[in-house]
Amino acid sequence: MNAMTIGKLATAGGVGVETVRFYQRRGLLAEPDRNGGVRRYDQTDLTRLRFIRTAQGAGFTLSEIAELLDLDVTNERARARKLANNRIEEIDAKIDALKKARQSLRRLADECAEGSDGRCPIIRAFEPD
Amino acid sequence: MNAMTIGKLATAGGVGVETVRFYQRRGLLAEPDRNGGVRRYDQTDLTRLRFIRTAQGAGFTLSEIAELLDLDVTNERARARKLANNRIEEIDAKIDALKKARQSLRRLADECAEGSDGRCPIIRAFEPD
DNA sequence: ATAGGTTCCGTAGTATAGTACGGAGTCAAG
DNA sequence: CTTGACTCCGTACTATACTACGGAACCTAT
Repeated sequence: MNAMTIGKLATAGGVGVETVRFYQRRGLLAEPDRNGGVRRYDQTDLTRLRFIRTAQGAGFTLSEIAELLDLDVTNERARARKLANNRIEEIDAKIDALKKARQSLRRLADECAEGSDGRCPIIRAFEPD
Repeated sequence: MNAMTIGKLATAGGVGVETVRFYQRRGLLAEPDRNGGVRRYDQTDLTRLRFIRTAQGAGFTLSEIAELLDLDVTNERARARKLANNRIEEIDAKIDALKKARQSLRRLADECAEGSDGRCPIIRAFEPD
């Protein structure tokens, strides 16, 4: 699966071509030489692209991802650990918040059941008990 | 705690004054009459503001929140239930993704332990095993 | 009653993360 | 060796959610 064009890379990474180019402008992805013709990308680029998406899913901003990529190259453990641990804390908080939100939504869906005859107080469903 | 000014309301809601005004422009919060003087806000406004923030935490956009608030008034259960259930699914997916991300970060933090002498492969820490 | 902090209001700017466009160049199948 | 799809590049535009600014009006504590 070597030597993809930008379109293949984008598809394989689940993004659009313009997004790949945007990441290149941001310095997140390299721009291989176009030896006379069109740029070709390989597995390494795809791995990197997928990393970017996964890290985004973990809540990192593109700037932070740029830093992570840099740390990866320079092998700066202390900083990397710090970023990771910071984010773990934030992720735990976020998971907690989402669980609470889920509760509220469950309550909303249950109490607003079709056929129930009282009010359907959406705002109240989000109030802490 | 009745009859707050916009500043008190904002503080109580954990946002800035400008944010309150922004929500008013978006139609998410009412703008009480300023009877000659300055607008005064009460507990209802605060509850609503807090609802907005909580719903945001649940992943709703301001537009969706506007819709929820509208549904709350018009008591449209079916639609409200649908929104709630949609979001519950998304929340479950998100929680799952965050747990996976947490795993990766844990791995990153562990493998990049100070004193370890190998590489500190940040990208690899995010690769699916 | 006056000084200093708020509020009011419209308009404008910011950050993040893309998404779109258009014309020229390049590639690959028939 | 043509034709249609894809790539290149710079620039511009979009959406979301704020955040800032400035001058006039208002409110409150001394």
